[in-house]
Parts: sequence; structure tokens; C-alpha cells
Amino acid sequence: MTAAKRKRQDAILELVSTRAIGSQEELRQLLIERGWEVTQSTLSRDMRDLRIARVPTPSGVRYTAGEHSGEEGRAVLSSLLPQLFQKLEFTRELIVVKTFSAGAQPIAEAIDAEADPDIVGTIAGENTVLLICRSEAARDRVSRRLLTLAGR
Amino acid sequence: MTAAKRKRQDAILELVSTRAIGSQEELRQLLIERGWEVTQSTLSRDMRDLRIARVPTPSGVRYTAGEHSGEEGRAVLSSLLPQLFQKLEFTRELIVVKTFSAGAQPIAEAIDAEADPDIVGTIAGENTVLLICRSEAARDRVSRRLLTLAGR
DNA sequence: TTCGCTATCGCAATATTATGCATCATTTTG
DNA sequence: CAAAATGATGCATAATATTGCGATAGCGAA
Repeated sequence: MTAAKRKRQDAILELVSTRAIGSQEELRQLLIERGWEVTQSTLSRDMRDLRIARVPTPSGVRYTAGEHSGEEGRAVLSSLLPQLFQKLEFTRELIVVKTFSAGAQPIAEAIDAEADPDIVGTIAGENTVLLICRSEAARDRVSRRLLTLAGR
Repeated sequence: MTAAKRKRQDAILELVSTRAIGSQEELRQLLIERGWEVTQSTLSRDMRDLRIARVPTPSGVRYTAGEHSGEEGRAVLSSLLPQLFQKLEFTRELIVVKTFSAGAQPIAEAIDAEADPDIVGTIAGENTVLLICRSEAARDRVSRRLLTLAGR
């Protein structure tokens, strides 16, 4: 696997988990805008490699990257947050992180992976992550850090 | 929804979750063996209704029924809206749905349950639901569909 | 039952995705 | 470094999936 291919597939995963993409051709355009010029054939193969599923919905087809996808080399919080973070609110020792669609799961996993002592646990829905912190002080530390990592 | 269609879709869900099916044509054959004679077109529509995902793997394509399967989401929303919907307005990629008293929460939940890629997220108050859409085009699709489901 | 309406479905045309093969690039070997 | 081996990609085309539209079946009203 060449470096170029790996980076392109990273870009694909990021795009797919960030936006609602409806065809390989559409994905191709987005990649071209970002400097990756490849044909649909290649994307078809990339999609297979990455196990990206094609899900038909009432309002059109959408691609989604399942748990299988980024398995090797799990994404770190600092690369995920700027992409997926939407906003954050808190109360007491709880933090509610709003993400773009389908962003909650990967972010929660990345947070779990850090095993931050300030964080008791996480619960992830579709686009919302609930963080249970150790204390209100912990909540402050965590929320500040998340905002920083997200680039806010 | 006719009884025949419902039963056929039940059969499809069972087949898909029981076997490794690689194409709609293959599924068609299995259905024929079981007494359901329909064309691949119909199966394409059933797959969409049931949100059955098409997952490419190194060893071929496979269909999988996720958690979304079944049409609870649609059923709920389509039964809720005619009851609770009052009116709808929008601006940019936002839609404001006005409902009758206490109608916002259940409608927002039903919408969330659909995981429509056009919708970034929802916020529900007492009788108002704010829908954040992916784009203005998405907003158009969503608002049209809501009006239809509501019977307007 | 008969009429009128809506949902389903098949057919054919389109659109989208997958793949065989040749070619070009990259890495490995000697 | 040269040659060979392996990997990646484009092109053309096959395989699959989706959709517009007209036909028909199913359902409720009178």
C-alpha cells in the first residue's frame, strides 16, 4: 500500500463520515477539490477496501463508514474534532457534545481511548455525545480541552 | 401498504439477515423459491424502504439490515405528523416546524429515528421543532416530505 | 356492487458501481 | 543500478441498481 493510497483513503473516510455523499462520482469531485485526482474505478476499489456501505434512504443514497472501517490506526481526537465537532454545552458534571451527523460514535470512541481520569464515561447517539465527568472542575477542564482541540 | 408488500418485506429482512446475499437478482431468486414473484425493480424499492445497506467486501458485495430496518420511523412520523403538525417555515438551511401543544418532542424523536442524511440535527421545544439541514437543497427535500406526510 | 382514488408494480431507459486487462509506478533483489 | 516482482490505476465494458411512467390491483365510499 503506497502512501498516496493511504492518504487518499483517509481523506475518503473523513469525507464520508462528515458529509452526505450520494455517489462515487460525487465523492470524486470532492476529492478533486482537495487535490486527489482519481477515477471512479479507483474509488470503487477504495470503497471496497474501506468497507464503506451504501445505504438507500427515503431522500437518496448515502455512504457510511461502519465500525470496520478505521479499525487499523484509530483516529485521534485532535484530528476528529475539527471535522465533526459542532457545539458543546454543559450542566453540572455533564457535557453534551453536538457533532455533525454520524460523528458521535467515532468521537466517543476516541475519547474513551484516551482514558482521561476526568471522564467517568461516555454515551454516544447519532450526533450527540454525553460525557459524564468526575466533577464540575473536571467538566471545566474537559470542555476547555475539547473546544481547543476542535479549534474554537 | 398492502398486506402482500408487508409480508414480502418481512421475508426480505429475514433472508438478508440469514444469508449472504450479493445482488438484488440473487435475492429475487430466493424469493421466487419461496413464492414471491416480483421484479428486481420492486426489490430495489423494498431495499430502500427497509434501508438495507449494500456493503462491499474483499469477498464480494453483501447486503445487511441495520438497526434502522423495518419502517417504524416512517410509520411513526407519518402517523404523528397529520395529528400534530401545524405549520412550517424555513430560512436558509433551517426549518421551523410548528406543532400543536406538546407535539414538538415526539416529532423530533421520530425525525431523529429516521437518521435522514439531509438532516444535521433537531432541537425540540414545547411546540416548535428546529431542523438543521445539510444544505438548502436538503431543506427543500425535507420540507416537501414533511408537508406530504402531514397531508398538506 | 360499482366508481374513483391511491398504492404497487412491471417495463424499459438511465444511472451507478464493479472488474478484466494493459500500463505505469513502486519496491525488492541481486 | 538494473531487472524483476508486486502494487496501483485508467480505460472500456459488464454487472447492478434506480427511476419515470403507464398499467393494474386493492381499498373505501356511496
